[in-house]
Amino acid sequence: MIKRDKGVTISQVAAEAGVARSSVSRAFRHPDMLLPETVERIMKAAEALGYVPNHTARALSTGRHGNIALVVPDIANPFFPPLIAATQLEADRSDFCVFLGNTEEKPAQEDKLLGRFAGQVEGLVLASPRLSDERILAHAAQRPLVLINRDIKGIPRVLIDSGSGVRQAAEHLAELGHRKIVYVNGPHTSWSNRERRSALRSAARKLGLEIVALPPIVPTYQSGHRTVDAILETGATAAIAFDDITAQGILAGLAEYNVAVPERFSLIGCDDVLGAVTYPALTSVSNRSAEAGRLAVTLLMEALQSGAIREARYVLETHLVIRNTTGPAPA
Amino acid sequence: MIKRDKGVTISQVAAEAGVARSSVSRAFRHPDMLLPETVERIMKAAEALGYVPNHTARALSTGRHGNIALVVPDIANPFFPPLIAATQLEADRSDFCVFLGNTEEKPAQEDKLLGRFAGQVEGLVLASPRLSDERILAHAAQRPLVLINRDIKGIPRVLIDSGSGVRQAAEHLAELGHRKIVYVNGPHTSWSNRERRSALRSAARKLGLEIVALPPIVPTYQSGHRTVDAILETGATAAIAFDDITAQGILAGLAEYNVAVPERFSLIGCDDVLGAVTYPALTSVSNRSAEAGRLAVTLLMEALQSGAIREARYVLETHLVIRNTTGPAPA
DNA sequence: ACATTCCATGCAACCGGTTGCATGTCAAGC
DNA sequence: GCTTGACATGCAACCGGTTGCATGGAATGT
Repeated sequence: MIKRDKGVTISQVAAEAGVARSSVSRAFRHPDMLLPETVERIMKAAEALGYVPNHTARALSTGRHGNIALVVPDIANPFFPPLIAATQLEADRSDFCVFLGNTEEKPAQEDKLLGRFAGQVEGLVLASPRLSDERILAHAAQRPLVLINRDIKGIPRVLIDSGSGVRQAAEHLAELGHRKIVYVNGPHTSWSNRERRSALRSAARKLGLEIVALPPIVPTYQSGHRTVDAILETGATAAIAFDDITAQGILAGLAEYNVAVPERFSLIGCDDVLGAVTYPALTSVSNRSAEAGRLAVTLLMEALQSGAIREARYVLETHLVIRNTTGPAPA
Repeated sequence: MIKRDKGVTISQVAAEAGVARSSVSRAFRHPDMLLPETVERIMKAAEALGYVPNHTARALSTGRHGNIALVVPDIANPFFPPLIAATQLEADRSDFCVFLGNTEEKPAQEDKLLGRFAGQVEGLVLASPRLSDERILAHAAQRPLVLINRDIKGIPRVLIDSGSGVRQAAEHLAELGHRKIVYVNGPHTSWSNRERRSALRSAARKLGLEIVALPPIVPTYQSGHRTVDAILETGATAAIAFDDITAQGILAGLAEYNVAVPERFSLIGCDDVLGAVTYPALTSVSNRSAEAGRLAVTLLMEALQSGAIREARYVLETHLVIRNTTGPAPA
């Protein structure tokens, strides 16, 4: 059986070192206020007793917890892990801990988690939130909040502009001779989805392409797989999917119908999270999720430093990565 | 510019409701101690002021933070996201928040994060830790800790027994006529790796197979890719890789050498995280990471409830999932 | 030698809740 | 009608730090 140590407090260190509690506190927080020899004596006592400052107590009296929360809709979506890792690494540089919230694409869960985190974080990063503007603004009123892939005025935000990549995708398909293209919508509350769809629509207008948009879906392999019937019914020769995971499901579905890719049908994903691992390797729009995570934390830290929320809107451009799921339109 | 509300405190609610601070506290924590009408009056006042109990203050006086930390070596490794999601979901059922730590496979980072979390969590879950037994025991002495895929006596642990699946893999290869098999080691501090290697060794002995083990590597696509030369030099006809990510890198490397899989070489991964997305679809040993995460949290919550650490060692069996990267040994 | 300034340290209040114990009230019991 | 007990509520200490202000001794100035 393992015995648990109970915490050593500042008072015990003070007694051991023969000073007041405040001096111990200062030895750790503002050593320059004390004589070097006093600091040393206190440190030695602290060391001997194995003293570690109590984070909670400090947070209570200073109001600074040294924590932030990161909320994502779906950890299992490979778009997010690099973003999470980057967020964490950046937070770590400022000695912050990161709470992670996974909302399973559910706005209610998102709201609930935000409430739970509220009391113990200094700031929040919301990645691809599915929550309403109204609720997000309400949370932003409580404490600093930075958005990723959601464009709400007044709230600092980092936007991965998949529009630029999607435009390139449309041009690429047009050059290959495709005339009718399906867009497989993602979640209707997703900013990225709206962005992709409208970029596609406007590019299509310029290029003289016809776009057929399919109803919104939750972006999963299964959902993608299920849309294949609808895609083929349209008679289009190419599709752009909301993301790579959906595209992967579509690819599998097409294979089951023996629709050769790219000979009979071209397919493009978004987020480029699968690298070259599908077969055929998926043509996709690049993502910059790690950069977005890093930048979001930087903005948040700035806000915490300055105490003021600076209106900011950073846009990260993307591009098309051409692989093997796109080819000339069938004759 | 957004204005930040400052918190409403228990004292303000007390004043508003015309009661003592303690009554407000009780109205929230032990409503049965108060007259129903008093509770109602307090609740109404709280509601009106928008009072939310301060998590930090509560944690300070009760010593219960309602937080746990989950530490993983690499979020980007698809083995972990399902585990993380399950952990979180299970923690959520007990109204706990989850800190996430990503250690990038570095023991030092792991140690540092554990220290940072220490003050503000009630318990820890360490998934596939790369830290020394000694350090882990030291952390376990501070507060409840549950291990996943690490077998240290005295600490509750959940082990995914890839041994059972690896044995099946060896049998499968033996049946296909392979006689010499490469094992591509993962991190040498990984319990799973030792488990897989020794399961393979003992199965090989029984089946009369020859095993060649390659030096330990950090399990990434790139590392796998780099081992291909060494694999081919052995003259083996099949390989079992520490995990699917490594296997995926190997698969790519083999393709570059025009080594046909499975015609000229058979390959098996572990953790089954890629589903059928590689080409050819990877034969792999199943994983039960989500179950492991869920179970670990359950154990942790039990420990927190009872206040005692129950020695426990749960083993989850695995099996071989046969797909298309394994075939008869070349003549 | 005395007034002034400076600075290291201590004192005590405070952060926002929680909880053991004291108090006061009211109803039941004798 | 007075004691007893139950019970609702208040008081105040406490959790473990932080920090503005007070204090006192040494260094500086005249």
